[in-house]
Amino acid sequence: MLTYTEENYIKCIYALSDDNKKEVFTNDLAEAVKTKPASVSDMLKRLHSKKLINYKRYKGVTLTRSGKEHALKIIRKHRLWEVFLVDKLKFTWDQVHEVAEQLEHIQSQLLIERLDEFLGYPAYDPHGDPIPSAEGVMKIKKQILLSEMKKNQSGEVSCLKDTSSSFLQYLDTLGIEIGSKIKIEDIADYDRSVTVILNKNRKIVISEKVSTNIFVSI
Amino acid sequence: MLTYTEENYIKCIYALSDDNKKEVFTNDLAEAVKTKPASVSDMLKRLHSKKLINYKRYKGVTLTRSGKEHALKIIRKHRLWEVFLVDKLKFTWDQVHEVAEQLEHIQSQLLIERLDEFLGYPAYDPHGDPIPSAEGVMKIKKQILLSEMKKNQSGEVSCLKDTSSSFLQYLDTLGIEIGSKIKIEDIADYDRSVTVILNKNRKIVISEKVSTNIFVSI
DNA sequence: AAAAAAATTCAGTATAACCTAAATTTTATT
DNA sequence: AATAAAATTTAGGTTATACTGAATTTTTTT
Repeated sequence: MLTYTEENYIKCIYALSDDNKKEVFTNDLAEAVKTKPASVSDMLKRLHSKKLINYKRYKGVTLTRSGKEHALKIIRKHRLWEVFLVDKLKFTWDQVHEVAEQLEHIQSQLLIERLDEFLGYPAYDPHGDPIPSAEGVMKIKKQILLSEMKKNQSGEVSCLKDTSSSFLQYLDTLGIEIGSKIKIEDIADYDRSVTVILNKNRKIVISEKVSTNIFVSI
Repeated sequence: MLTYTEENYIKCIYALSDDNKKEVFTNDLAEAVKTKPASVSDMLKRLHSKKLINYKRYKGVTLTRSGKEHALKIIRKHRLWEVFLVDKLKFTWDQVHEVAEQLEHIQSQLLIERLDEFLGYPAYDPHGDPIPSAEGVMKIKKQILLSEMKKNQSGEVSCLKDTSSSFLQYLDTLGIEIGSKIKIEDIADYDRSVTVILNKNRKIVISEKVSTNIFVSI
């Protein structure tokens, strides 16, 4: 059984490791869990002794099989709760994160199975991120950045790179949400801004800063 | 902001004090929070310094106004989550408690307001206990023990004194639940067992041990 | 290869929550 | 009122978590 803090570390290591493909370094982890590198070193020793991470001093860490299983369970819970908050309790994108951070630590197998069923076994959370199955498998859609799309190409907004409140709120004002249909009408050479037909009925212009933070499934 | 443990102490003090009408003593509290009296003394000093309890050494404690407000908020959250688990996720009576104990500590005003709305502003939890409003007010029904009812008297099962798993499961086999209609057909002098008409269509016999653990609203 | 910079660890401190054992206070009994 | 019993608190110590600042190790740059 992991403590609240141990779970947060495991989750952050998974997130920073890009699905456990790269080592994660102490300083980056310290920033992610909002603590000091010295505290991280303490914790890494503990996680190592619990066989959750592969750890050689100064060499960065990766998750063991057991560690990755834990990480995926936490992510599963986090994302299911986000679906619940948005679909059932009418939370907006930018309100869910803080609460889901707490709910993801509730310990109950039955609860999460029943919640999954109650929500209709969703495959993606409100940000478009895939929800791992109970066995730790995620469905991944083929997706590219909006900024990488070509003229006349179509797709559907599937996921966001930047999930800050300010970005989410700005997308709201543009009328863009997960699932929005998109077709590229034009790309300006001058500033790489993109003219887009949204849901087949509205024309909007998107700056490069925005287009590099939206993933589209094609 | 209270810690997880402080919240548990406050909740237990409220429960043991009978709506803050009696002092609560260290040994009883130690048993309730499953720790030693010495640890309770430590904690009482902390709660006193945070102005949550009225505390004079050796004299037992009561909650201050602030302490009682905290207690009612926790109880409100606990009972709303119980309604959610039973009504929406199909938990049985005996499965809800452990999970609600965790969920009651989630910190989010918005979450609990929205949950209340989503559940249709319930006044009672699945055990029949009243749910405090956001302002800390509870609706209380006139209720007596089934064992105190007279022959031919009618009522509705409203609340349980014993909430152990074994009791809840036994009630399930009898077909008794919160809201069941009850009419007393006969009371045996010999062992105080009660013959009851359940929901106007079934006749069952209830032992004294069971009848003294069921509250009925009349 | 030496020096500088970056990353990491070590040593010591703080707080929350708990423990045991001993001392103190209150309550009950003679 | 004195004594015994029960309840409670104090004293002193432990463990988990996470902090700061100093020392060490690794990496990068010259």
